[in-house]
Amino acid sequence: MATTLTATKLCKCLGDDLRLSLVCLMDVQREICVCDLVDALDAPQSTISRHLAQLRQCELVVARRQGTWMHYRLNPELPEWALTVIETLAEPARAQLGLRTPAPVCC
Amino acid sequence: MATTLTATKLCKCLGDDLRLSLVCLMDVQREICVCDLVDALDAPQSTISRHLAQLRQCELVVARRQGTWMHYRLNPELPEWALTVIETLAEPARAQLGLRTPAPVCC
DNA sequence: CCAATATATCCGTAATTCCGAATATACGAA
DNA sequence: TTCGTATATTCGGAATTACGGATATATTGG
Repeated sequence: MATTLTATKLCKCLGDDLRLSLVCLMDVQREICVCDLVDALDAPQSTISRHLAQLRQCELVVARRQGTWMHYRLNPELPEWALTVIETLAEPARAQLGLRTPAPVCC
Repeated sequence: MATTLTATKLCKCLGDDLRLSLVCLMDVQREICVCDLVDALDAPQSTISRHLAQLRQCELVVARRQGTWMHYRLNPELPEWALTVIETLAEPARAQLGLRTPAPVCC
């Protein structure tokens, strides 16, 4: 059930520490797989997966399966404005959330 | 209790149709008073006021009293990135929310 | 001081969102 | 087929947020 991305929806997605972290990580790494995300954010796998599902449903991110792994990245067809918002938030978010760019562990 | 504006907090504020509308209206009109906001968004006054309080507490907006009226506007000391986000969202938000620039009624 | 207007806050309730353990599913390898 | 790994989904309960009528507060004018 793909719904259009609205400004409100985008903000709702980004208005949560965990989801914002996910999006930030995907913004630096072009692609990142779930295990790395779980590892980087150390939250239970089910929690990460649930939030990823939400981001997917808002069409903020897309997933690519490679064997057992799922690789996530920002939706390349994101509207201009959405991408601008994400890029603008990336830095302050990184600072706020204490994100260090994680070295790819698996894959 | 003034707290610092974080990326997450900004997004939480903007992740609600009514609050996003309020912010958009303040983005075009330099200043706008509560009665105009109530009028433009037709929601109960208590609802508008509650959301305004939330925006104030996040330091997204500031209020100036003039007699019985309260004039709201975007906090002029907003960090660069926050302002950029707001300006970037303004157009798509306006479209999404069906906001027409309201003619000042009172004041 | 009193009335009227504009706005803010309270408060009980409804709605939404979030959590994480448990479970299900998908895939590759043996 | 069966096992092991990676990921997704389910589900019940906790926590947060939203709502709006009622009420409180602030200010101006008389």
